[in-house]
Amino acid sequence: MNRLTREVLDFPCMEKDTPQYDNIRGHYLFSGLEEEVFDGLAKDIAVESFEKGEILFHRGDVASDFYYVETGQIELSLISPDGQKKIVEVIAHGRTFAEAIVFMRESKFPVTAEAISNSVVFRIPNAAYRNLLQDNTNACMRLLNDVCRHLHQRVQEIERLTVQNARSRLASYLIDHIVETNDDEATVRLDLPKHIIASRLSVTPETLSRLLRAMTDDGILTVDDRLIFVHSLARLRPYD
Amino acid sequence: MNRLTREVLDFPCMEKDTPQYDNIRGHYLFSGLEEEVFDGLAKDIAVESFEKGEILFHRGDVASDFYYVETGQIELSLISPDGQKKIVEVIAHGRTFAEAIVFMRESKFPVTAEAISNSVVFRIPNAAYRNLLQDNTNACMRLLNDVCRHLHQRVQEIERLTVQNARSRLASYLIDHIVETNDDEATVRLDLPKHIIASRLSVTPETLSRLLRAMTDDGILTVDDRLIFVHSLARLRPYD
DNA sequence: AGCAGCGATTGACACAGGTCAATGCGCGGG
DNA sequence: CCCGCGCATTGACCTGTGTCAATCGCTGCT
Repeated sequence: MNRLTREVLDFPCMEKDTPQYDNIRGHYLFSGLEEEVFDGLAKDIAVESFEKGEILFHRGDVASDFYYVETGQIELSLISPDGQKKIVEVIAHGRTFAEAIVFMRESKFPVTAEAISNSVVFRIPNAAYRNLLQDNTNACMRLLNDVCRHLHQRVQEIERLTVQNARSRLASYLIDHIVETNDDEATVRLDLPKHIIASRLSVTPETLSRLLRAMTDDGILTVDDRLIFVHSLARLRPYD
Repeated sequence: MNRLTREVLDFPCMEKDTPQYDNIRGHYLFSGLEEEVFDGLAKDIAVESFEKGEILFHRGDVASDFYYVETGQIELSLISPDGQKKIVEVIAHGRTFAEAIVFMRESKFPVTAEAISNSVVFRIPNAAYRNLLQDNTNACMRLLNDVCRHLHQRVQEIERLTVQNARSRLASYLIDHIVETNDDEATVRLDLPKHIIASRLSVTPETLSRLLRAMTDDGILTVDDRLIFVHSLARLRPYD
């Protein structure tokens, strides 16, 4: 455990005028709030650290808080009765998650959250945030916009899972993760371990490996560890 | 086109003190509104009829309104480039749809809407509803709750598509549509044509047919046209 | 240096579910 | 009454993707 983590564990509540404070303050779910309103909320925000592999919460747990990721990466997953896991999303620095159940009656987490690298998160009590929205339509609208965007993403995910095959889903993923593009070529950086990417795409690691192999053999791309060079977007796109 | 349809086409705006007015007034997205506020909104609500097979809007169309279904059934679907269709949901009497994009920046419909039986719908302008939420946190909260529930449903759908197989999905569907249950037995009424159910479950009609056959052969259930008698919920559930 | 362990790759094989095609069946229209 | 059409069923076959198992190569620890 490094020095920073040690510190936050010793001071589990948000402090004003720290870099952390400014970070979350800049998030669009909070940036619209009056300074003193946010300060009031900050008192209730807990800072927590998780080591790689630790579980933040399980699917079905009662949801009384939502989270902001300060450092690290958190995976949100579904687990079937027979132990199969499907990673729905991976949340990295500067993003919130589970904010969508702030307003649910049935306030159970629909997914399990696990740290896939050492992480620091801020835990925001639903009730506190909800109270503060009571007389702030502006913040309400922001949250609505946020949740609707999530919903749209989930619909797109359903589309990928149903009307697209594994190859198409991989193509979409690659195109979404282009770091640099140049005419018909592009560079993609894989920011996650391959087995996690595989699960996000709802395929096995073996299948992902074979797909990349097939695309390499077809001359569409070249794989160099975590870097992928796409030689022909035109030939990749038809599967998008 | 029957007489009722004729009439609503002739009077395309909502009239107070009609059964239609009371119906939509009772919907939870509107029931919380002050009477005069709702009356103001009602002026902007258009009444429209669609014959079976008609399209209300295509995926990608600019979304300036959302809908309430007065009579009939509307299917929401995704269509892949190569023409494959996946029905995401079927909306029947008394429910709204597309209300989730009221607050989206990118206000394009993420799905295509088609009437699968002759239908009457009310079209509510997003802008009008949005204005009215400006100073009504209560209504805001209701919408938030609504959208969050949708989101949760979509997550569950993703779960079904990934960690469950076709047989499990069918079992879930049957259990969700039980009309009467008695100890270990149950009666299920299929409210939709089989090919629509198949698409909702993301299988082909052939597969659905075979699954029902297999379950019949296993003595788990009996199919009598649109009525299904489940003889052993205990043997159906393991796939749930 | 050597070993343990995890992630990635590859091959052989299995199987769920899709595709294609033929047949049956019920219903509405001429 | 019969014809045609859309929905459902059934069979034969195919294929994408999962499963199982072996191997390889890192990385980090002792």
